[in-house]
Amino acid sequence: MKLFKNQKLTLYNSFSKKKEIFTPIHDGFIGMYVCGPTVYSNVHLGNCRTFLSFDLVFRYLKHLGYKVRYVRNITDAGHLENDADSGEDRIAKKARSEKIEPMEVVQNYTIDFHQTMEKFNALPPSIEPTATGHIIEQIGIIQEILKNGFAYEKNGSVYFDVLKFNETHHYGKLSGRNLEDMIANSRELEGQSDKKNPQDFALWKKAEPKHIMRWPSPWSDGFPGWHLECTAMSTKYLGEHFDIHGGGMDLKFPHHECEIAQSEAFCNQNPVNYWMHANMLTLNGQKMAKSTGNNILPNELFTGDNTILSKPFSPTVTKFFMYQAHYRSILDFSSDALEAAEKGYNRMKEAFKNLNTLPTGKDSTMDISAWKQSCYDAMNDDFNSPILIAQLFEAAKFINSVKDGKASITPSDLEILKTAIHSFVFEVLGLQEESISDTNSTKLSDTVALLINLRKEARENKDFATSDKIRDELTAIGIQLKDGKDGTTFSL
RNA sequence: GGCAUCGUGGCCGAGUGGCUAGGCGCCGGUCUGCAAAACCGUUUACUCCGGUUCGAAUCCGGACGAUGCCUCCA
Repeated sequence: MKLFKNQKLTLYNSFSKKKEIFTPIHDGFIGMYVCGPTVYSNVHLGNCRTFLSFDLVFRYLKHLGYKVRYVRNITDAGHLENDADSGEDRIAKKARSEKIEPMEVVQNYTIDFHQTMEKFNALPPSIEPTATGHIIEQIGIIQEILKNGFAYEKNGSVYFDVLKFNETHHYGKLSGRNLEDMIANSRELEGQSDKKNPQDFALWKKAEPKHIMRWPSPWSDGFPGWHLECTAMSTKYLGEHFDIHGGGMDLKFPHHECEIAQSEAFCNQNPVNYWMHANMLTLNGQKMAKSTGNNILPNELFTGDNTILSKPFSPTVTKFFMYQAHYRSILDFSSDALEAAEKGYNRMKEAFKNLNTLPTGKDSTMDISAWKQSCYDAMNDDFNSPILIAQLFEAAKFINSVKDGKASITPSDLEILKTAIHSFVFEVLGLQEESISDTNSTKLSDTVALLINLRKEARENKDFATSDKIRDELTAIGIQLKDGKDGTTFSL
């Protein structure tokens, strides 16, 4: 029996602006497309939040027993820095400044992206297609859109005719924009654009002579428009109509709006049943962005090599911090918030370690089945990870009480509890225990163990001057001793 | 200017028309040679002004403020 038969998942559809009961097109199967990164520089923490939000979605859907095909693209074709007709593409710019091939830029940052997501213990998508690998498919779609009369060719470029499209379809239905308002508000100083209207967007751009990334097409040597690759790749791997399309909030307009228009112009089919948008991670109250420099890279966070935070933070703690906020809320990043998350996470982790040695009794003083269902209720309610984590803290408190003999649990309930915690912590949240056991850390812990023993002897001899000296000087180095009932442990 | 989202206690951050979020911090307790750690307990709230309602922080209207999008962006 698949879990999804019993668990009623609802999710917020940005298209209808409502929470809806989730029903897949094909029972038991889910097609999900998420817009991936443009690989012209290191992925920053804000980018990571979006992918971690959808990793949670992917993991929970799988946990429920669905067979999920998760497609996330890599944008590796150079797109222009602005909407002007001439200009430089980001990847070519980077290639020139670093004196390498554009494809080396792409390779570099694709690898960086993969390594970073792996550190966060994010699952790889089922298919990770690249824009440059699907030029033929993109050209095919342009031809269809031209044939259907929703695009026009001008000087070797092809543009989507938004006004024409809007006569028979609705452009702006995802973002709530109204074309008349957009036209009224676009008082741009018209240059020498090939576009009929400022709202039109490129399906194919003719490459200027200096443009390095270029492909032949019926119209010119050029490159595809940015919005087109997602239409081409989602259609190819998920079909003309699929279940979930996700991406960052900032892609809602124009990117996702244009995707809908392209699909409808191409096959007269609304492509997506459920649109999901993950909200921004901010720093100093502003959106993290590569261009403004208001961002932090994952590695700067893990190593502590940055001016923003007081200390390094592990990928797991960072992820836990992110999941303590709902994916649709803006989350502000700060040292204080991260430290609070770290302390909470460690406390929870310590409590769960006691699961294996927990004494059992004749009855349970907590309703474990109800608790377990409340975890599902949290996730079923639009992937509400903050509530799930709150429930996990309730379990942690209960476990500590059982350990102290102030509460009890039956053997069968303990099994349910263990399994549920394992499922939610490792499978669903994907919080992985980092095991650093290289030889140096072994030597370090042996050395500290030696000092702990010396201190213990001093204490037994009531030589508190010596014992306190050991403790205080270790503290000064950054090693904290923790005296417990069963001896002394330490933490860095 | 247009579109959208949001405004919760010392901080972070959920949620609901009447009933506990949770985490961190503070404070108190247990433990300790003392402390720290750990564990237990506890405290402060819903931007402002109207309206609907028996009752609203939660619904509606307005004001103020914040953020995102309207150009590449997760």
